[in-house]
Amino acid sequence: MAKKKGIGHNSGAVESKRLKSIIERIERLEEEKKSFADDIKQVYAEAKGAGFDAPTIRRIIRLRKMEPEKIREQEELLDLYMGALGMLTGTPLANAALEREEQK
Amino acid sequence: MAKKKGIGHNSGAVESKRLKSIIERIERLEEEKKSFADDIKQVYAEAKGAGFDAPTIRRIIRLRKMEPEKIREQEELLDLYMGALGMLTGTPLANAALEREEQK
Amino acid sequence: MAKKKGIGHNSGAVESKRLKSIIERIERLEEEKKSFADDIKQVYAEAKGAGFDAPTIRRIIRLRKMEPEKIREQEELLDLYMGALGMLTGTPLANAALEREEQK
Amino acid sequence: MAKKKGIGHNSGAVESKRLKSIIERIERLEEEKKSFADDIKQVYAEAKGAGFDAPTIRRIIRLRKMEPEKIREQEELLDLYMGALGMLTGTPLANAALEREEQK
DNA sequence: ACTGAAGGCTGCCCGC
DNA sequence: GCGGGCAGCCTTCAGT
Repeated sequence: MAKKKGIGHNSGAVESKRLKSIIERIERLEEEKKSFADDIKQVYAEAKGAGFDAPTIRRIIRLRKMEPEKIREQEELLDLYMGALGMLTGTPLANAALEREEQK
Repeated sequence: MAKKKGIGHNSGAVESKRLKSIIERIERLEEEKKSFADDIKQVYAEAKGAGFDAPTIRRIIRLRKMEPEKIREQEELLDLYMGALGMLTGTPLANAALEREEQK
Repeated sequence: MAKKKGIGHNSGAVESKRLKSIIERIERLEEEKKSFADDIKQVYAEAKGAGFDAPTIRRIIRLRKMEPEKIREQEELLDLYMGALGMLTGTPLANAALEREEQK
Repeated sequence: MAKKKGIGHNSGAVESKRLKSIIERIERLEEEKKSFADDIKQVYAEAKGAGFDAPTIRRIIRLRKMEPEKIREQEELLDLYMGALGMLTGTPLANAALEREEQK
């Protein structure tokens, strides 16, 4: 049977209460969530005011969430593909990669 | 002068502390935010389990955030354009709109 | 066996060509895609210039992509839930819905 | 004066044609756009079949779209901030950065 | 079938 | 005040 998505008759009042509760809980939680989102935004604003670069901060936070092993793998794959494409010349990243290869 | 985004020499330690503080605060706040996001997801799951349709719930929450006047305007524009396109036939929304027009 | 994602030794040149081809093809296709995206944006700009409301146009396009039956279902669910929440009063949508209910 | 978004009386037919044209043009363009999106997806599938890592390919394409100078700046800032946070130890990226610093 | 990522769209914010 | 760029939300798709 297909999932009922309507509200069965005779149980209207009950279901209605349930729905109301669900919606109000979500709204409450979204408010809280938004509050933290606003706080975060504020910290970024402060960072910017102090002369820091927001995109870089975001990137660091992303990196800190990842396992070091994962990061390493990704960088290696990137270097490998970049090398295959002849894109490893002149950039710091490139040079570092070239050096690494030489050591192997 | 271009905005400094680097970290001035001789103030390394100070700036470093500041940066560290900023990043840790953001991480803390993001954790909190995620916690609420997870809660929200859970409520949607509960709603689904109870037979409610999540997309419709989302839509209702969106509508409740909007001013009634805004909603009305949007529905009217939609009806107007639909009418101009000859798309107002057979649907409940359409019929209701046609009736409204007649009364004017 | 784990998926190899590196490039096997001794086949470097071949794989390299293959990778290069893949990337260039994607880039070419993305250019084309972007070109159409830009065109679309331009038409919306023109629409706006002619006094039309872009969000409503988007909504109509979305609706035209959907099967009428799907649309009807969604509207019904919305009405049903709104009714359960006591939100069906005073809005055109609401009134139309109420009328529909009465006819059943 | 507020922007008219409705359709002026007495010009209904004309405006209607215009709206219809706009919508149909957008729909046509979106079809084309989707067609290229599908092609792109297919190339990624082929790449995967050949053993390449899609996320890395995406990353390379992103990098190739950016100006080299921009990339360099970003990497430098990242290294700088990472250094300030004491996160530059053990990773290839880190080591390369440390070496660079020493040379200055 | 569901969960997690990628892309597209929308609303916001900054800079012009 | 407007347009462009950026972040969040939502939807779709691949993976399990």
